[in-house]
Amino acid sequence: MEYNFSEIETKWKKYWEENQVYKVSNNSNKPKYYVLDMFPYPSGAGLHVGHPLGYIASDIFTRYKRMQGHEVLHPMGFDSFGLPAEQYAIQTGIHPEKTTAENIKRYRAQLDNIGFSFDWSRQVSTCEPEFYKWTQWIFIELFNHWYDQNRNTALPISELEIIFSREGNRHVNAAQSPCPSFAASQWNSFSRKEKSDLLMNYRLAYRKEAFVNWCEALGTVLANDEVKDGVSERGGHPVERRPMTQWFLRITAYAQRLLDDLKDVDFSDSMKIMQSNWIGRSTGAQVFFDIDSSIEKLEIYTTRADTIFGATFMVLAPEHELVDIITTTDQRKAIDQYLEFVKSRSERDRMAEVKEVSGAFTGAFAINPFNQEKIPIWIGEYVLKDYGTGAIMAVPADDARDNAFAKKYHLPIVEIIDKSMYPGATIEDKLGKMINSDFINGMEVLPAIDLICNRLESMGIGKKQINFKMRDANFSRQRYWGEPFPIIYDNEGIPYTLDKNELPLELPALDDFKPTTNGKAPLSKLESWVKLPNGHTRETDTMPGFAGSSWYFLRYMDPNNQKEFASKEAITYWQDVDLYVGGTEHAVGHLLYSRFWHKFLFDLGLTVTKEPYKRLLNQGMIQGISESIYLLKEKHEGKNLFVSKELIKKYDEKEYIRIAVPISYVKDYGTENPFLDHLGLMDLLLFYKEYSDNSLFEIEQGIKNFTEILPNSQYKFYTHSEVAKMSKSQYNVINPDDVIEKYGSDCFRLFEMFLGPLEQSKPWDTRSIDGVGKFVRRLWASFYSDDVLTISDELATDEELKILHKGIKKISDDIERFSFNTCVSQFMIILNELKSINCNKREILDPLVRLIAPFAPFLSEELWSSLGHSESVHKSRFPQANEKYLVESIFTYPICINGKKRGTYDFPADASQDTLIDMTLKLDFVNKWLDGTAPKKVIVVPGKMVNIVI
RNA sequence: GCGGGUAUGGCGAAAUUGGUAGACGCGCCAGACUUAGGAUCUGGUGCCGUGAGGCAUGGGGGUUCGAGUCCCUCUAUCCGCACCA
Repeated sequence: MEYNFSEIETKWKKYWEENQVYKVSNNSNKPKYYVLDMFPYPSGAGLHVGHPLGYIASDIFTRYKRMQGHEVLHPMGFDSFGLPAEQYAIQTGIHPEKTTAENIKRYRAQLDNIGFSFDWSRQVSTCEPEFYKWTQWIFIELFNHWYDQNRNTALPISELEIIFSREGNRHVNAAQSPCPSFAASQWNSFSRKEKSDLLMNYRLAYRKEAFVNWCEALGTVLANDEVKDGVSERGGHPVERRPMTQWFLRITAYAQRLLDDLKDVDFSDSMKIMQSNWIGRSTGAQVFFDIDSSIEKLEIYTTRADTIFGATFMVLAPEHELVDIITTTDQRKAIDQYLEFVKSRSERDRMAEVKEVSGAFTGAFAINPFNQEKIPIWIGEYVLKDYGTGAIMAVPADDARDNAFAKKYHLPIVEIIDKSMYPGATIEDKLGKMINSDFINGMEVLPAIDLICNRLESMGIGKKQINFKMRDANFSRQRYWGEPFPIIYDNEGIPYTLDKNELPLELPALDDFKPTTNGKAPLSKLESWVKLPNGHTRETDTMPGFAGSSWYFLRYMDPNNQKEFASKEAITYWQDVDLYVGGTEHAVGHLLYSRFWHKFLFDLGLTVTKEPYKRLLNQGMIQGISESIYLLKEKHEGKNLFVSKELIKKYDEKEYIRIAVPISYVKDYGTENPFLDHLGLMDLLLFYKEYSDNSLFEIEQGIKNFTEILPNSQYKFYTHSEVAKMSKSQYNVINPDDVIEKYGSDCFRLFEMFLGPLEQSKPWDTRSIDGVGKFVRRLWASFYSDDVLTISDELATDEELKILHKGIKKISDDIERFSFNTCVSQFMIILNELKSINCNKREILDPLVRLIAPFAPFLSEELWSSLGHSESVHKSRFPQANEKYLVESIFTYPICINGKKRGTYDFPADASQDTLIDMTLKLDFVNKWLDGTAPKKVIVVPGKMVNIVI
């Protein structure tokens, strides 16, 4: 019987399904383990070979853990709400609900094809009401809680109201928006509306007007991390700043904990660094300056209070509230002009011109509290409204941007730190002696900062302060395809939440789901839904894509629970994710948000661990090879002229463009000299119909017309080859289904792992898949030859057992450290060794099949049943290495003289160091080298080498 | 600009704590069986040299009996952040 993988795969897929082999129990007495994949967006493009890389790795680990006796939760679901799904729907004109359902079906089929051990009875999909019911539920909880910074936990808003009614807000230390202070008596006399507005400043889900990233083309606002270089991450549309009233989540309340608890999780260093940079904690001081012409105070934030004597001017963000108040009549015109200029510039312009500074003088002066000097107050784009206090004291001597500003507007520069003692030190090093700085002259920077802060504090005009770069998360989208907010506004416009038993608030059917251009959400078009009989109105924004993904891993624990998002028992059993596998692209978005939600739920006693993920593994990207050809922009004798790769150097870069070519047309693609021959060119012309009739090709032999480039001729048209992302537009997408059809799922899985280390990015090249293909066939051939099962029941020899057990040891070690590529190599080595001694003994093959089962689930299942077992191999035990067979009786020691290898010799493995030295010195070739001189030292590294120093 | 990673044959890559560098696979070369093979099997394959031998882990330097591995430095390349006061 030939190895017929498609028959085998169909058979076992059916068996797994019927016998619920991968069903996971919540009531197991086995130790738990939770392996989670980042669930995919079911986009219309389907999966390419890069997507399953992480899934295969996690599946191997899951199967391995199960075979070691753990109850392993390994679920899969779909992140089906949000922009990508809606964009696809808009492009195709079909309702997102329909396309999403279709895409999920397709993804599911593709995933099933690869033989994963997901417990599909636990599938979640974020766009299903049964799921988003709980997303809305958590949102209501966020709305109904505030964050107490004294007790460092979220507490119910109702408790805050009691505090307010008893003592006002003066003693409340909350994570909050700026808010005037009030006494209990005032609170009690406030109207409902006033109370509601004040409480908004404390809620963890709150509404405020803010400058947001508005994307006209997408018709929605975007979170900061959905914007890259001033354009939307998806689609690359321009994004501008616009003030709008939006929902926000107060993630900043958890900033410190999100930072601190990084030390408890096993993420890569770069991942932790990325997160802490994003959180961006800095310690500094808040300082109040008097203003000469106004009773207002100027509040600034600085990390370098010591440099106050070098502050020769102040800069406010253009949007700062004080700008209007302090601007003098003389300067009014200049300021207005500048504000106009700022307004005209998009976020993109601002980002593009980081090096360029600009600003205008308000005419007002601040007073240095220590020496009463007058410091001019400017405004400038380089100071950000949202960071710190939106105002700085500028120290041109030590800050590059302040320096550029000072030079441009001819403002004085006063040196205040003598760094001559520390050559090469930068300002960040905080080294040097203070000069020109009054009472801190001669002090080192660090104590100077302390002293100034203390003085400011005792003068009552400043205090130490910690700042975070991270902003609260914008949670509103003017979009259709998302979770509706469970929020209603009453006649006074006061928002209140739906009752929890009214959830889910289902997304109403809407035919015209396209975004509007007036800043209102598509749902606003549905008046019958928006307006309630009592005159109240619903919130029409929807939640962003990261809402559902912020907590989905908890739902898998108990996905069909109607009463809670997951039962206490389920959460107590599963606790947290032991291993989370996914790409680095979610470093700061999803991972921070979900850590935040998890911590919030922890504060409410609804989760049992501080962190959701114990360990994070980032798989690399699989890139494609992209082949392209050059086309001159200008026609040659009225025809398109394509130019072979090396001849393009004759032309200027502006004269030609590059066109992607499907790699299947290219011979030797991905090598140094990929080319199109007669057939390839023919395919190409058929593919690009617009070029077919009138194209010329410039090759080494001159300009030829297509018919002149004959079959089997020497004429080669070279293409340009590079490694690029797999994408439709590059025609280099490889669909796993095609690979599986040709080579089988087991082979595909083995090959994906064999490609290289999991964390690394690597290009896909199907051609080298033959290696693992051969291995799979050879493994099959050690069971079956000419249709006959040829297994021997003879007892295995020590030599055979040694091969097996060394392999088991190596493979289990490698799985533990996620080195799956070396596992596959090891399988090949074991098989080669067994082949060379013609071993087909049951005693060896039985554990070998179990060893390979996590990697090749179908083949191993088939071979396992060939060995006469009736239960699934995936329910069997992973083999354990027997130490007895790992011990070598003889070691071949390299023998070195002064570190240079001069020969080898076999010594008994149990020889002592002294015996080894003794034996070494008696060897003929050693004596020849020693030539009568006594060695200074003999170094023996047991099991490694012997080195003689002379 | 700041932060982090990576650099090993023609290619993908091994080398767990410093201990015979290049396992395993692709490709290539030779051979066997074949009417034939893009099937299968066997052997070879880092570079220089007929040879003994020498040289090799991006470049330079250091520590060590011994460095791909540790330290310093330079270069290339990829990723992340980017007016954060």
